Amino acid sequence: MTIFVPMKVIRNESLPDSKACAGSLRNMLDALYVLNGKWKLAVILCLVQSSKRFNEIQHEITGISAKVLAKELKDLELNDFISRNVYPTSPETIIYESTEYSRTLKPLIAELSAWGAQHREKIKESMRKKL
Amino acid sequence: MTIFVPMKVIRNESLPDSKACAGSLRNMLDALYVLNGKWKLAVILCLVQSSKRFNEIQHEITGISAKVLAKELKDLELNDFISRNVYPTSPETIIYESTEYSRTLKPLIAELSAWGAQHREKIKESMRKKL
DNA sequence: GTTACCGCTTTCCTCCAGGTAAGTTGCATC
DNA sequence: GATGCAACTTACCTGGAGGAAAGCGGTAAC
Repeated sequence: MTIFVPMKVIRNESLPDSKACAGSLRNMLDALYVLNGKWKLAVILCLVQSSKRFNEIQHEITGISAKVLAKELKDLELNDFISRNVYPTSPETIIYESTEYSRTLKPLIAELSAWGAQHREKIKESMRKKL
Repeated sequence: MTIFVPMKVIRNESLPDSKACAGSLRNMLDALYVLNGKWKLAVILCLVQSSKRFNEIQHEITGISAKVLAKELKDLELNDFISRNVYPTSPETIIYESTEYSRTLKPLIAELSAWGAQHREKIKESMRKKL
């Protein structure tokens, strides 16, 4: 099979799918901008499953430090992904809870998780072949 | 509405959904590990749309530098997300192309892009309210 | 009154993703 | 033979993400 490759590729800015591509590209970059960092989605997932306290979250997400978790929680609250509820028990009980809006991320999280699972399988497979 | 919050929350390790949660958490973290960085998914999206040359990619993904793009491309090739094809024209033509495997990311990319679009709308909305 | 827990905060430090700018190699065109 | 492009590479630098560890203010149990 021979493939002819033109010497000069004309940059066709007006291609319709080029515009569509640029659009979804921008959308993706916007999404990645809010969901940046190692832990943001993990915290959201954790709280979408059920409301929790600080220590419980830290315990569940192995590896996250108190400092980082505190920062992420503040950030997520500012962006309306979670709410921080203080109950007047003694001592005060603080429960973090996912908002309606964070639940719009459910399909994305499901997709990510599914892909991650399948990817791990693929890696394991390729490891076996190498041995 | 009064909510009674128990003073001590017993950490129930044996809850079934706690395990399921830990599972999808791990899956997600695995996925995020391979897809890390600002540009990886953007490059994949770009190449899933159509095969392209180095300069075309750099032109389409505004803001990415030659150095970073080169690094990402190497990385993505190593992980079997794209292939680098050299055609013996003169001078050589190099075309990057998405692999079968990278196309397994299509639903994820679609989800991300859709969410990003909807998120931008939400932000614009809340901006209008503030003014 | 001392010890422990909860929900953080503070300090300090390290690492590296990623940006800038300039250089390089091999053609090819003028 | 000078200029230019394509595809990178190299060298240098910086911000900020994120880790480790200790501290802190209030409460409460012993």
